[in-house]
Order: sequence, then structure tokens, then C-alpha cells
Amino acid sequence: MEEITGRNSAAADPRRVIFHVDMDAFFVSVEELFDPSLKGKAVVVGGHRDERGVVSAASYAARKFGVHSAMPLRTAAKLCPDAIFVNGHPERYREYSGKAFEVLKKFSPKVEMASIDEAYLDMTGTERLHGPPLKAAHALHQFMKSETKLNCSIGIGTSRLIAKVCSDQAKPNGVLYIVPGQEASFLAPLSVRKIPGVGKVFEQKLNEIGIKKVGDLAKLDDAFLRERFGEWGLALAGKSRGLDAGGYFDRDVAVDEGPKSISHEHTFNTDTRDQEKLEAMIARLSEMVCRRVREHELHARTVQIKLRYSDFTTITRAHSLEQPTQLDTVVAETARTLFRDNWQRGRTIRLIGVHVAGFDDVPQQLDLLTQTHDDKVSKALSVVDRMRDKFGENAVSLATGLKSRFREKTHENPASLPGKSKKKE
DNA sequence: TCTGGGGTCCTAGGACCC
DNA sequence: TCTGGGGTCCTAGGACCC
Repeated sequence: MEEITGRNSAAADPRRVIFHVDMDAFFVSVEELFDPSLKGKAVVVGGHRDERGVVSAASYAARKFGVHSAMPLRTAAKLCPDAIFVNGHPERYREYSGKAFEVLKKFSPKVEMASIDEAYLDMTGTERLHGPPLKAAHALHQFMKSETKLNCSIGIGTSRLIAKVCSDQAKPNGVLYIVPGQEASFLAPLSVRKIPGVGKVFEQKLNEIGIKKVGDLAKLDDAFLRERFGEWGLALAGKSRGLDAGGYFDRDVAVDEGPKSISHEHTFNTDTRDQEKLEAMIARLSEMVCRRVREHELHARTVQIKLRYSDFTTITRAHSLEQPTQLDTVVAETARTLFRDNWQRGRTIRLIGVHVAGFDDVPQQLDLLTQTHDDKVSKALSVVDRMRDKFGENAVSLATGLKSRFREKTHENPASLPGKSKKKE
């Protein structure tokens, strides 16, 4: 495993060759593979036209109507009434993401999947094997198409930031290489919004002081930047001048380290204040979360819930356990206590979520009795997980008997529950 | 047209320890 | 009696990304 230092002294090295590979309209393209009749049409992935939800991905044909991801589905339906709305299929996307990863690994041992449809490759020193950067990129591009039937765009530069911005400029289905030394002049004419990490809020703040282009940012005084925008603003300005400014975009390309948090949340079709319904959802979400915690062979220390009321005000409340856990019941009981202590009873809820973090590979040493008990429970749950894989989620009836016994156990151990002293809002 | 779900990273204050 | 910092953990919230 690579060590991540946060700062990489090689970042400004002109010999460094970083690829950013981004799949084009990934979700839509995968859906087209499963249903070729969708090809070339206005397609919206994310749900049905009258559902509560937003667009996950839109085909290029749909984008022409102004449809874009994160837009409410109902808005998309208004803008583009003839669009075909399809549900997303996360399993398919994971499958094709895996295929793409296999392709990338043939070009460099240093591949970092940055999300389901994009990756960084460290291609430094691969010239003898794959030729110069552009040649390697074209070979990769073709191989990706032949192996997965999917198009991608590739950005090449001396840092992750440059590679990432390049792949965006190369879209769709293109390759763009910024040769060493040209970084600052490449970035200068671009809108600050093109810099990953600069969103609506930061763009607005910059616009307020007359900064629209990356080049404008490069001219600002360091002390002013730091005072006004903190460390990140300073780093950003450094990058706009082609410097190694540290942080995420100058990190090494690292192999996958596993998740840092796992969560599930649910938005109700209609808002509710039915406590039974809400707590049943907490139990279900806790099971889904813990199942994935077990799949990764992790143990979580912090349990967090999220409540979103009808007026969209959102709170999160967390509690750290004495001992990391992967047990449904421990997470569910903790989440339920957090819920009962913090829900303003009577206020209708739109969304509820369960989130865990603070992972350990190995649970901390417990006293022998608890440990053997928890081991047994974990093993039993793994069996349940496998049965569900084989026979479907309705094999859960097996878990019900186990659960009532877990509950006794949790009650014996009230120290693992959140304190009651939590202040109410 | 009301605004998903899964994440990462950062900030900031308070507790607590040295 | 008052006054220090630094470091780390915990919690809450928010920006941002796909």
C-alpha cells in the first residue's frame, strides 16, 4: 500500500506523467449496452418522470434540452418531455467500473479509482513500454473501447489537477495533453469554476472580488488569499501559477485504501412522523450499512444519523462507541437512541439516514466473554449475508430469531449506548 | 420543478492531556 | 491566581464531487 503524505515533492517534476481517465456519460452508456434502442435518444437515468428524486445522468441528446445531473426529475421531464426515464442499476455500473479498472491496470500498476467512472494513472516511467504519453493514451483509449464498448476521455499532465481539468476539456471521447511548462497558460483563460473543488459558493465569493478566470487568481497576493480564503485558496492560487501547492491534487496516485465511511439514507415518498415507520427504516438502513461493513471486514466506531425535516432543515447527530462494531443490532440501537434523543417529535420527516465511520480492520481487544459472543454473532451474520446473496433478501427471516437474542445482549451492555445527557435543540 | 444517494475533505469549537 | 500553547479526539455542519 502506498503511503500518502498529503504532500508530494515530485509534484512539480516535469517528468511526471499523470493520466486522468473519465468515462463518457457513464451511466447512460452502460444502460445503452443493455438496451441498444436507447442509443442516440434523450435518456435520463435516475428514476421516473413523476418521482421525488434527481437526475443521476443524462445522455448528450437530453443535455441539449438543458437537462443535467442533480436536476429534479420533474424539472427534467418539463424541459425534455420526450426523454426516456430509466432507473439506475448500480450493480451494472460497478460491473463495468471493474472492467474499466482491469483495462487501466494493463497500462500502469498505479491506478487510483477516484469514483465509479474515473481514475488517475501514474504513467511516469512507462515510456519504454507504452511509448510517449499521447501514443499511450490513444492505445488506452482504443483498448478501453474494445474491451468494454465504452468511450472515455483522457487528460494528461504533470499533476492530478492538470490531468483532471484536461480530461474535462477533452470530452467527449477525446485526449488532451498539456506538455510540461504549459500548465499555467493552459489554466489561465479557464473559468475558476473549471477547477475541481471550486463550486457554486466559492465561485460566487471569487466573483465578488472580480475574479472570474484562473489567471485572475494567479495575480493575487498570497497574504490576501490566505486571509480571505484560508489555506485552500492559497493552494489554489499556487496551482494556478503551475506550482506544487500540496494537498489532494498533488498527492501521489495511490492504490485503493478502502472506504472511510459507509452510509445509507432514504427519502420517503411522503413525509412522515410515524415513529414506528421511522424506527423500522433506521433498523433497515442499519442492516444495509453493517452488511457492507462486514463485506469490507471492517469495524466501525462512530455511528451517525441524519434527519431531514419537511422544510429541508437537516441535522446530523453522532456517537462514538467504546468498541468498534460490525453488528446490525449495535448500530441500530445506537442510531435509534440518537433518533429518539434528537427528533423533534411531531415534526414530519422527509429523509432519514444511518452512517458509520472510524473504521478499524480489527476490533479492539474485548474481554473474552463479549469477544467470543460477538464473534459468533458476526459469523452468523456473515452466513446470513451469503444466504441473502444466494436466495435473495427475503431469506432475512433467518435473522429474525437471531435478532431477538442480540437485543437482550445489547440491553446487558447499556454503556455502549449514547448518553442521555445530549442537549436538545 | 422542490431539492437522491453515496461519498470525501475541511473547518471550528470544546474536551482533555501534556 | 492567572496564564500559555500544542496535539488529538469528538461532534456538527457545510462545500463539493459523481
